[in-house]
Amino acid sequence: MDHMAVQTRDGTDQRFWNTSVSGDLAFLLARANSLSLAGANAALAQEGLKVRSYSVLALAASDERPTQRELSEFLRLDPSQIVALVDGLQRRGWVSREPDPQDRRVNVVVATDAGRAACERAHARVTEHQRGHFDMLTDDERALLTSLMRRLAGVAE
Amino acid sequence: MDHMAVQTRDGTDQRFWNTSVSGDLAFLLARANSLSLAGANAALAQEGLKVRSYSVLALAASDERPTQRELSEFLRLDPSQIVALVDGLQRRGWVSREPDPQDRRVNVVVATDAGRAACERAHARVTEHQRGHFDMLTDDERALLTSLMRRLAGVAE
DNA sequence: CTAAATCATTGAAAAAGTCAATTGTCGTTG
DNA sequence: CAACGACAATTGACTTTTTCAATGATTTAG
Repeated sequence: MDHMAVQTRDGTDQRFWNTSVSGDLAFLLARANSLSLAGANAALAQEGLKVRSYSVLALAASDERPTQRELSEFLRLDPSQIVALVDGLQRRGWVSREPDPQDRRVNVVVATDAGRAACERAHARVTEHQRGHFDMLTDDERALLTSLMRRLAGVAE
Repeated sequence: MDHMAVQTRDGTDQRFWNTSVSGDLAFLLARANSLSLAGANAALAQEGLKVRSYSVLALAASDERPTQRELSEFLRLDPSQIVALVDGLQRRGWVSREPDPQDRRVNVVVATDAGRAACERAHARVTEHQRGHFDMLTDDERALLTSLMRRLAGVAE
């Protein structure tokens, strides 16, 4: 789990926040992401998932019927990694590969009922666990941050 | 009968941004960080650095005289990774390990003159790149985002 | 003085990322 | 139709990154 023996009087790492990195948006982004990712992975571990596999499962549980190629592009992962992730989820009976009758090269990855249930449990866990991470912000701040992040993340408006 | 949602071979991942992930701050954070990281690494590659090694170099070039242990905690990296990073920088003559006379177990990592020069060049490169990356935001938005990110990154106020 | 704890280091194992080659299928063109 | 190039999924090889346990040197506590 997380060990946080960091606070203490003079704050060991407090003094590093005065260096050039602390004003660096990319560095802050990296650190915030690292914390968020660690928390999410810890929460998802209870359901036997990680952020990667959860992302695939969540997309498979949507109505969008993603192909593996689309998952690869959207998640910015190598196609071979999608194979491994889908294999793992399929082994647990959470997703299935549906051949597309219109193009038999492609597999559509769809969540099973068990997969949807697992996805909901995982979603509950991850939102619960990250409430603690993001509730230092007010609702307004969070909404604003989300909109800013959408632009940085390259979401088409 | 036949749904025509599948032939979006051009707009590709557009439709996935309507799924639950798009409202997920952690997911947006991961995506934004991934883009920012890739850009920063590309910029730093011109100086033979990556974000990891640049972070170590920048901290070594500060006045804070970090120990390897402190670098490990602040950068959230395993101590063994710090060893490898410092090895690499030391091999190029950019940092040196100074034994602490008060505690001979610890090494203080300090930048050499050449290291400081390299750090400045790298800093120029990375800020130049980030100007391009973050200029989709106004100055106000960027300042606001930085302040929000500082809180998310766990910077003590 | 002894015992426990800490720092840097090493090495090994697991996970993640990259890349080229293969197979089956599609679309097009001669 | 048959052949060709393009594409989706898969496999395998390979490199890098991450994670963890063990060690030697040193400090701190008892």
